[in-house]
Amino acid sequence: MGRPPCCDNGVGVKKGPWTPEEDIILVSYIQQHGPGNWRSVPENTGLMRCSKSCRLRWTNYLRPGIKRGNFTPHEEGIIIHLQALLGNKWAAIASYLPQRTDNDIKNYWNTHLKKKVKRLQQQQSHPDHHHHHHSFQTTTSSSNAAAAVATSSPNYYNPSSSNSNSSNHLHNSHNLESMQPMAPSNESTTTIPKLFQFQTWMKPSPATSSSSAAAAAGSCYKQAMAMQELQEEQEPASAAAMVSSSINGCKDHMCTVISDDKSSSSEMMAAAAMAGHGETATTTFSLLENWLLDDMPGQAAMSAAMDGFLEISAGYCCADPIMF
DNA sequence: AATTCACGCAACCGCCCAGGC
DNA sequence: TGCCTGGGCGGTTGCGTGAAT
Repeated sequence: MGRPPCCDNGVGVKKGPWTPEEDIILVSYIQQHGPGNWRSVPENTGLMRCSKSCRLRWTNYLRPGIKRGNFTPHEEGIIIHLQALLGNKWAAIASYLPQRTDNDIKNYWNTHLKKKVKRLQQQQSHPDHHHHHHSFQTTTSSSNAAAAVATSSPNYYNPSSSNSNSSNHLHNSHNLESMQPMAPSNESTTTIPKLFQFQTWMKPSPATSSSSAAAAAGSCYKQAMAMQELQEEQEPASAAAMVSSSINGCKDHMCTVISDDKSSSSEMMAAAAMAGHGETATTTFSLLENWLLDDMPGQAAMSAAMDGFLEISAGYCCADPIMF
């Protein structure tokens, strides 16, 4: 007999989709207190949500640095391969894709990749009936094949190793040794609390275009400030690696708001100016501008960091035609 | 134009585990 | 040592949306 759900004892506990107002309350609270001690969140914020719901909303949606949108072929390759190696250990797989949540990966697997792999398996079992497509799918083998390689090659996968976050750890004598879970890294753990000091990460309300633009601009201004501070304090490369996920998330967020709301850049700037501290707004605007134009100092390093990671995975995935 | 169907995704549920007492 | 609690994870559900009929 399992424990009763944490929400059963709550009278009037709200369920269902979160409203922008609830998001703001939650983000504001976490901004002040940091994530953790979820039990106290509904008590202290007045949110009519159970602690689990708050934690899930944060980790799966509100947390900074979450990349939304389509998965790249590289990401697909990573997921397919890690799923073959680790099974449905979505949290472990997500640790290799720090911009994606385990929930996202799980959903993407269930809705896309599972079918894709199944098709490939069918093609493999009936090779005469299908052409050989030149795409990601063609360079990927079935999960069974990947797993077979994984388990037959001691250099490839060492099941005896482990880390604190994941029960499994990948090892590769060539390039996979640099492909380690990123979530528990020192960098991310030191960065995230720092970002919390600055970020107001608000999901824009579709109903209020100008206010959502202002909210987005304000939150991204604060992110830019955090990024600036990090770049001043640390080596650019590590700072870039630290905030890259946050940057991309914010950038996506901004682009979404801009495209959705059709706000002018001046409106965004004005909103950001109101949200931030005036004396540094100009500096940060240029950061923001450059960033939106993909020309920010450090952005290249950030992109390179992520690309490097993906290239590792790509090389890892594509170098051997049997694999990907 | 109305209805049905399929799909994607956010959120919930139930279980497990670790830490505190 | 055993119980309790909070946090985490994987599986599943249900709703919204767009495509198809």
